[in-house]
Amino acid sequence: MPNEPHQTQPSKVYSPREVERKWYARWESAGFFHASVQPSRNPYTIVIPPPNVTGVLHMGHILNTALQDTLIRYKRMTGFEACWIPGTDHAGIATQHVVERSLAKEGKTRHDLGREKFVERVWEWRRQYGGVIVQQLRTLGASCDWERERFTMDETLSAAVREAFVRLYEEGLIYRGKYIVNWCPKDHTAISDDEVNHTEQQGKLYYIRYPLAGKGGDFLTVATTRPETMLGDAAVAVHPKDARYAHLVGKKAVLPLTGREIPIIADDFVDPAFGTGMVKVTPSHDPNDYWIGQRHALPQITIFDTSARISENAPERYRGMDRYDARKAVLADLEAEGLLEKTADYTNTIGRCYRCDTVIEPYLSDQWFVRMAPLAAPALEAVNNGTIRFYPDRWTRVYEHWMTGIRDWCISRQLWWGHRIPVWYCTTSGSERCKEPIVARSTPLQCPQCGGTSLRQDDDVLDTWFSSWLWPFSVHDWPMQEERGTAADLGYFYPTDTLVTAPDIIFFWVARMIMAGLKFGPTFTGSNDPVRNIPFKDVYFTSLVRDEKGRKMSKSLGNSPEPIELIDEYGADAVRFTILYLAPLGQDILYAREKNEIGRNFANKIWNAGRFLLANRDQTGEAPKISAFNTDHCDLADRWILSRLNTTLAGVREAIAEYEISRMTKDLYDFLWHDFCDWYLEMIKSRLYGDEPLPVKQAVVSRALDVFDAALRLLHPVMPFITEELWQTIRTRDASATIMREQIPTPDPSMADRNVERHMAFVQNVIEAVRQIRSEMSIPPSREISVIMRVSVAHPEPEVRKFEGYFKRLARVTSLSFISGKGRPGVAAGAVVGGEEFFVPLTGLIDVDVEKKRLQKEIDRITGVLSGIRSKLGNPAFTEKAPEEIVAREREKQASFETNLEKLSRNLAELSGIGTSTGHTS
RNA sequence: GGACGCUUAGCUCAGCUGGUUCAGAGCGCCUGCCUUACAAGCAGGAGGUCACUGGUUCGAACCCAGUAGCGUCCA
Repeated sequence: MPNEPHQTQPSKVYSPREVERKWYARWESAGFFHASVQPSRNPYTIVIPPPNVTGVLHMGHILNTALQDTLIRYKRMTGFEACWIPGTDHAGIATQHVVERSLAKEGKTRHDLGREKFVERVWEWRRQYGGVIVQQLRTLGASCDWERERFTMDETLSAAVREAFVRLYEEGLIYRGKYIVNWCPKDHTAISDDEVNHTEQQGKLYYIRYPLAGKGGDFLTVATTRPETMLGDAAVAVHPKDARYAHLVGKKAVLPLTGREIPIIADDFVDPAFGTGMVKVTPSHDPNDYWIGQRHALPQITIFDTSARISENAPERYRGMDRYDARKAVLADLEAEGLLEKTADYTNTIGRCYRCDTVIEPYLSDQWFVRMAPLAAPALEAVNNGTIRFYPDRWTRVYEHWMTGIRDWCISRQLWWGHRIPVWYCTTSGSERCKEPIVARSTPLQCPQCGGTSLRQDDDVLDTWFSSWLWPFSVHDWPMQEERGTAADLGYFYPTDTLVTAPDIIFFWVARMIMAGLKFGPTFTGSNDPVRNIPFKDVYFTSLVRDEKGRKMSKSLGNSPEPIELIDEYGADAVRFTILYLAPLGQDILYAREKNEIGRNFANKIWNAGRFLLANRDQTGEAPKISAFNTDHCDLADRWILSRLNTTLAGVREAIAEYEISRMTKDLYDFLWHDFCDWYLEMIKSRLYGDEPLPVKQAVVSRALDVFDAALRLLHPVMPFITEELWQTIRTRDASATIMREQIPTPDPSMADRNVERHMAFVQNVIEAVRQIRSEMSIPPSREISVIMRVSVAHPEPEVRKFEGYFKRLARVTSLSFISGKGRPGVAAGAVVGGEEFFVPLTGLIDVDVEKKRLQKEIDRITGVLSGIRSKLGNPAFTEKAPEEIVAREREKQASFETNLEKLSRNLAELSGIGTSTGHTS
């Protein structure tokens, strides 16, 4: 079979695998994902939060990608030039780890290779494995503009990093200095404050005695959680107002184990209530002590090396010990000298490296920083004044809180993989004027001061986020947009419209992108207006995906389903639908793989609706189309489904505008499953399978296809594959046609019809009441029943006759007849719907006692509701204060319930007259 | 310690601006059905003091205050 086999009969069960593979390949090769500058259309742009190049798809990506793709596809189908720019992030530490691990298998370290060779090796790794995650995004159906794919280490994106660095440096917003930073002793690099995870742990508080200098036997006691750092102590501090110790200030203590004399100082920072009210001060190994040290000009004694082992600045006996061994040794020695006064339990928080979970060490070292306050001010303003909006809104306050207390950003990392800091030092001469670092966009050839050619580049690389924060415009090649010919794209697609991301990177990334947009935007927008320069207008903060026990999904717990397996088992459409259905805006979602049955079953339902329509189309044919919706030979069901479709169109539009994607999926689900399949398709069967003339049947089929067609388009953004497959199948399309480039219909008020909806409700209620009688009376479906209705002014006989076919098919009623006056048709079950009384006569079948109980139950229910209404209306406060419409509505309700009650009671009384032993179930 | 969020049926969640036969859906459970699109389905049913306490209001699942439990972020 060289060609695709002609599908004669689609299978009963939808199998997504081939359908999905087929359509994605066609879409991509046809260039349907590509967007370009279209002056006649408004752009709608999203930049993907670039996943780590080492990453594999996890549940967070599934949610995030499903959301972005839904937005992009919806916008693409509603008149926008929708552009979704994909890419990956070079992920400094993570990627370096991965490659180091692979080296380790060869028994090598990166130092064996040297920096240059190692970086080559990383690139090699990236070429080989770096495409995994973007392939996985394709599997999910992501309609990214792959022609625009970027990598944060690409040449232009690297140029962006240097440009940003140089500009900030020249403005004095980047500086280098020796400060306490968060040091990861395993990765041998500084990390920023945000990259530290704080966790509580059960620790100890040690009370240590420091002898006073000169005085035999006198000592003071300090309390600390980290006794080993005492080797680097530079002082003991007390609070200036602490009367207990005032006499000691200015004296000296002898630091045990080292014999060094250290001063006793007074500083506001000391909490007199903590421990003894005396603290040891270690400027090199504690951020607070660092600042005390600055204030009192204390020496900085660094007693750890970069692996957190005791260095040569400590007494010889401890050198080379790691920090935990050193703690034991120090404690043992203090104990031996009788200087360990006591030990108490103490809960404290420790910071861990977000990458490797190693306990971080506050460490004094030379690092590069970005001055944040000047950048933060306008970025805060843009969010506070609504130029940028957060969804859900409450994140605004979190953002505000952080931005107002923001600290400078440590951007240097002691890694090999990343953007090398564009700073060089002259090594030609040691002269004073050559000490200034040379900061340049491209590698300088000589020292601008002395002209010497011996230059050394700074060893450090930049924090990965230092490239990520430029992403919304670096993807358009800033600052090289002119030479790359992408200036028009940058002008058209920037600012982006929506950013979809997880709230845990609000500080790492979201806030910094806003700063970068406002800072660098003027260089390419030519405007100082924040509205032009912000990187995005809306930020959607996604849910956190948890397991069914509410735990965060994580690799170490192994509680996350493998997304690719999920897609394989359930289909991408089902996985997408399910997660969107489960993810309300701003709430975490509890996820378990079986939940994907929601999406799978829904896909299957739609599939079978399609099969049904297809079979009828082939059998009956279709009436020629005259407008968007065929309106020939319309009856109640037709007008109703059009009205419902219109409501759904409006609901989806509204939901998506508010980013309530979960509500959108629920609207679609309810419309397609319940309105369309359960009611509408069932109802048109009575005409399709009846004696209607062919043109009527053809009009019915044609209209049903119109509605289905519209519903498929509306559903396409959520379930792209199955909707394309069905859309292509239900009607003949051009070879180049695709649902993803079709338009979603706009809501049309002329389609809405309250009257029709009311009539339909009556029909539905009658059908449900009959079904209920059937079920409660245990009348099998095979058993024929008839319905006798008491006609009234509200629903005269000819009116109700029109619905006869529906009653017959949907409630399996064989005959419908009418009575007037007060009589009743002997032994019969009865019900009242919308004030209308009807009976199901079942002489010989019905158990009168059962029916009496059934009636009584309904009477009790209505009596209850009525008494509520009556007491409401009997309350003058209500009738006086409540709005008139509400009161009128209550009166209507009262009247209608009273008639119902009256009819049911009479029915019950008459039934009792007939006696209790008449009927038996046959 | 501070900020924010959540608590509705056995489970997962809807419930918009306080008022519609307001207490809903899906799953699970019970009953009956292979009714010519679908058993991954159809029809019917049981099941909830809307966390607790108080307040505002003619009227509260919904607004306010407090309490408890859970969760997240920050210090």
